Amino acid sequence: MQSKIINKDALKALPELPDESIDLIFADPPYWMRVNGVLERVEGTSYDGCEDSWDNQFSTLEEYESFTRQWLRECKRVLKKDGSIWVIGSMQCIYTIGGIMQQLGYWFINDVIWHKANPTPNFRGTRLNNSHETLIWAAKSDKSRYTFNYKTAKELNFDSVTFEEHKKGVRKQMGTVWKIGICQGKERLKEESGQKLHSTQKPEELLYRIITVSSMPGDVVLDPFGGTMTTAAMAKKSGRRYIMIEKDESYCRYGQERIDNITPHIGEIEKGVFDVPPPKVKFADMIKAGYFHEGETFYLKSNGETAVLKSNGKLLYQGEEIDMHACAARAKNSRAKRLNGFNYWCVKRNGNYVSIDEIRNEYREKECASQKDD
Amino acid sequence: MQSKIINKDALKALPELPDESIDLIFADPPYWMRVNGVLERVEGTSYDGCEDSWDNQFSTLEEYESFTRQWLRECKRVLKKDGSIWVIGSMQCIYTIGGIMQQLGYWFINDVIWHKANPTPNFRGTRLNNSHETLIWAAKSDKSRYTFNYKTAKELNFDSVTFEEHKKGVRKQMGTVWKIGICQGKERLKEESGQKLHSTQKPEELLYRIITVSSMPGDVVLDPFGGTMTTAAMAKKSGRRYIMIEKDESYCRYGQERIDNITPHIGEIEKGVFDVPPPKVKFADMIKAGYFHEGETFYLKSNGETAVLKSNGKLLYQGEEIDMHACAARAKNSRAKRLNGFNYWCVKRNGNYVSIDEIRNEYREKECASQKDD
DNA sequence: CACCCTTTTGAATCTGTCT
DNA sequence: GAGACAGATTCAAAAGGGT
Repeated sequence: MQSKIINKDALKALPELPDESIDLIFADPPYWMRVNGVLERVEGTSYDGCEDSWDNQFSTLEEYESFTRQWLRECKRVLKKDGSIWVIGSMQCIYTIGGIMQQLGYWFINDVIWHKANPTPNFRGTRLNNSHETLIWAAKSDKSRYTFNYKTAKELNFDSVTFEEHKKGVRKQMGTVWKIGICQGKERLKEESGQKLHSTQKPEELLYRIITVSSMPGDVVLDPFGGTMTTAAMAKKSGRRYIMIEKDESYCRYGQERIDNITPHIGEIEKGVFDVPPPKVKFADMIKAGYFHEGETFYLKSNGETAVLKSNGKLLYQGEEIDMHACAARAKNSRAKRLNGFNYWCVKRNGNYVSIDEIRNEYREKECASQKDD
Repeated sequence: MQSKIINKDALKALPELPDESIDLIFADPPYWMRVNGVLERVEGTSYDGCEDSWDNQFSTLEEYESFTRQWLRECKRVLKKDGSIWVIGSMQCIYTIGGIMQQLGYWFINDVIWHKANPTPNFRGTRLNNSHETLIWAAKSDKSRYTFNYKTAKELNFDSVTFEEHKKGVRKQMGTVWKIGICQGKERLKEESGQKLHSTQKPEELLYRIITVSSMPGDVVLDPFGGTMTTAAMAKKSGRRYIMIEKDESYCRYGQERIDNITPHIGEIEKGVFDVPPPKVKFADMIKAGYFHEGETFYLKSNGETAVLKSNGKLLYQGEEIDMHACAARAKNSRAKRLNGFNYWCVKRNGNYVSIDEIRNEYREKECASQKDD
């Protein structure tokens, strides 16, 4: 499918998309803020938060629920079976949305908190300063094998790893609370008048994370409420395709210009190389190819226990023939039934202990070159 | 109403409580996690999260929705018209709960993120490390004048203010993302065997914040799913009354002992003194009492503009008799129609400029002593 | 008592592929 | 679809023990 902007209402455009054609959806639906009139700052300047007719088009909760159910049902239809969807919302709408998603059979992977580094203060002091928005990340069903670039996410995680630690090679699991600043400055699209074009433009960093963590290059990303086209901009930048739906003609115009100015940069993060699994290797094949010899001794790194290799790839340990992984667990006296043997066993080469994982890497480089290029 | 523990099922006990009798509810319902089998750590130990049969009592989403609707409807009934409710949940349940709350007419004040300082990691790398839970804070209706101790919250806010800054007097609005560690160590209740008593005991700090920020001393706090009685413990500690519902007899027993060991500490935070408004003062009364004199000159702090006091409390400025607050705005050339005149006007006393706000404070101390003790 | 090292543990929708 | 089996996967805090 070709990347494109569709200048139509979401409920008109979605039904025209084919079944199971989309890898990833990002949706930033109308929030239904229920604010009327103008909120005034104490100093007298009015606060231009979100007074779009966009957000106030619903007069009852039932209407909003019905609208939500319609677009979410269409999104489920167009999603590939292993595809996933992100929906962003605030307190006013995300619970209604999430409840309906579960009723429709979406399978939640995570909910993610966008913790705003620089939230708008609460001028009235009538409640807690609203400093986050919520994203729901869901698969099409509980059977989905959704894309999650676990190690890429670790590379991108600066929420629980400082820059200094990251430089030194520290990597930790990415969590569900993301601290990201709101969209402002040069990133924020302005009209000729200097007025901001869109009242809730999302930060590029947010979309960049979402796209690189939950899709692969070439994937098709759909955004049914395109707005300023942040999703398309980040999709193009990271080598994904995009389908953007947006009913406002002027958003489409400004957005197209924005996209045209993007130069793709497809590096390691964008390719997801950290998550491309190395070719699988059968232990028996490595023995056949002469990388290990029947009868040679295997040494356990940590405690010096030894075992003897059999021709079928199993190990002889204390008189028993055991699978290498189970044997590692046994010899290490672990409570686990199995450990990854490649992480524990060594052999002797030229008088030095060498990890069998290193030997597997050699084997991969020499024997699996063709597979790697697939 | 007397503080008490009711050893019954929530759906049995709630209907027996009188209408509009509760100031604050904290509810920690079953999350219905839908966990299957045993999750093992690499070392072979099994992760003991929540295998509670209580959590697994539902077989369909409809059943869970029905249960949720029932207890939430009862909670709304027993809540006073200006009362509010907190509900905690995770991704598996909070959207269902929130959606139903809106259908029942609850009015959302905030949703709050409990950002766990030390979350359970994801052992398998299958998704983002789940590092938060969500709380919904809602009023009984959009007409409610719920309790929110705004300044007390500022005192308690260490999420966006460091301890050093706080010591220097820096106070910032409390936000909706709260970083609090999970309950572990000595705080965690254990059985005689040393086993944890309850699989999901909540940290005291979380309940302490909730209670001090959204209730006042003497208020009645209800917890329909009492568990280890953390809510009661923090309610007693901060001088609130409590009604705890818990069907498990052993939780009630251990919980009662826990509560008995609590000594109330009712200091400034617990009393909410930062939020108790000072007695209202009529400007005309201060003139009558001789704190200001007809015809004396009022000076604007910032730019030296002057006005003259009339006996009715208004100011003569550029030939016009204007209300003191509007006059401050006019004299300061502000875009606002009114400013708080007490923050801007000065008079001369013994040759020095003195803020009229200071004089109001003197007046309060001397003339409103009796009111203050109310 | 301070410091260091080891062990334990926490509301979790926690594997993929081939036979 | 069930079962076998190969192989990949964790972080912070508190307690406890040793020096």
